[in-house]
Amino acid sequence: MAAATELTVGQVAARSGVAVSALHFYEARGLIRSHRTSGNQRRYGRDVLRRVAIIRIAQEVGISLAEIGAALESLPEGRTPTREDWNLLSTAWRDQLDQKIAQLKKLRDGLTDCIGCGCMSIDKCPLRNKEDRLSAQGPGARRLLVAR
Amino acid sequence: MAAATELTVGQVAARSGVAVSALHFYEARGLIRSHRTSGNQRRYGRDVLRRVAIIRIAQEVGISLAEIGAALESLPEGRTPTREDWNLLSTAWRDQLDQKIAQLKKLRDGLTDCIGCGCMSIDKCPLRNKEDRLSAQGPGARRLLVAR
DNA sequence: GCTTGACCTCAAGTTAGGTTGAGCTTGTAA
DNA sequence: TTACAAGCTCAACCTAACTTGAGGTCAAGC
Repeated sequence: MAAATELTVGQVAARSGVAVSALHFYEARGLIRSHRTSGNQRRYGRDVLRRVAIIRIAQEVGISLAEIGAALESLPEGRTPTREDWNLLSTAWRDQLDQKIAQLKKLRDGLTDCIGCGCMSIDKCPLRNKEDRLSAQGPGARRLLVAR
Repeated sequence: MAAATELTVGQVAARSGVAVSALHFYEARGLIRSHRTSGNQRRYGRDVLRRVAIIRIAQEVGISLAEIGAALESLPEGRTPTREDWNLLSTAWRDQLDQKIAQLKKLRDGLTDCIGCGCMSIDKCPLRNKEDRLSAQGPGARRLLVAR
């Protein structure tokens, strides 16, 4: 192919470091878009690279694909993020990351306090009590306890 | 039942805040043990509460059940952790937690640097480059990157 | 002795984020 | 023109950590 602006799925995979199957998957989830050649093959604009990059970064931060999709959708016209948009998205995601870090720190401090105290005594341990409160929030498929 | 030392699965569930089905599950995975009544019902010693507490805490820290199981197994005689054992386990797990926190911090700092820089340019962004390195570590179901 | 609630087992379903494979079509380089 | 790499679709599989359901048993109060 010529060095046109169009990229095949294999090229996007190579340049983004994401497997072809994952790209198919993202497309099925509506996270990226492509158009097809007459032969039904996918062709991507260069902007897809930025989009994929954003997706991967957000994933690393711990954002689910569903949330990432929603965030991208919510942009005016569902456009590929401009610098401005990226500013907003990344700020929001950084804040989530901050929260997650804070949560883990709290957990670590609790753990630190408990080390050596033999405090697994059912009623007094702060870690355990946290646990109890969670379970008291009702039954049903409790999702993962840690920010994700 | 009398106020004996023995607990039914329902009682353990109530006191530990873990669903009965989860207790069955832990038992199938070898994380906890029980003996059976003549009527084939499970009965637990009180130590199971401590064991379950440890399991949940470790899970919160982001340790998988498999790893938790291995850690418990590795204790002499596969016994329920004494204060001493708990000391060791929790210290190790806290260190893992520390690492995870450090990792997230690095990610956050990268994100912070990138906010507003519009740096999603394919070749220069530090976040993106990290990405590349990760994906270069081979295929296969890459596990979640973030502390779960 | 009957009803009710707690238990039992085993199989199948769930969610997330993909991967793998089969079977078939396209595209391109020699 | 012929071969082979790349693409396509769709379904099935994978892991983790459980939950849900079906079908059947046990125990205890009235």
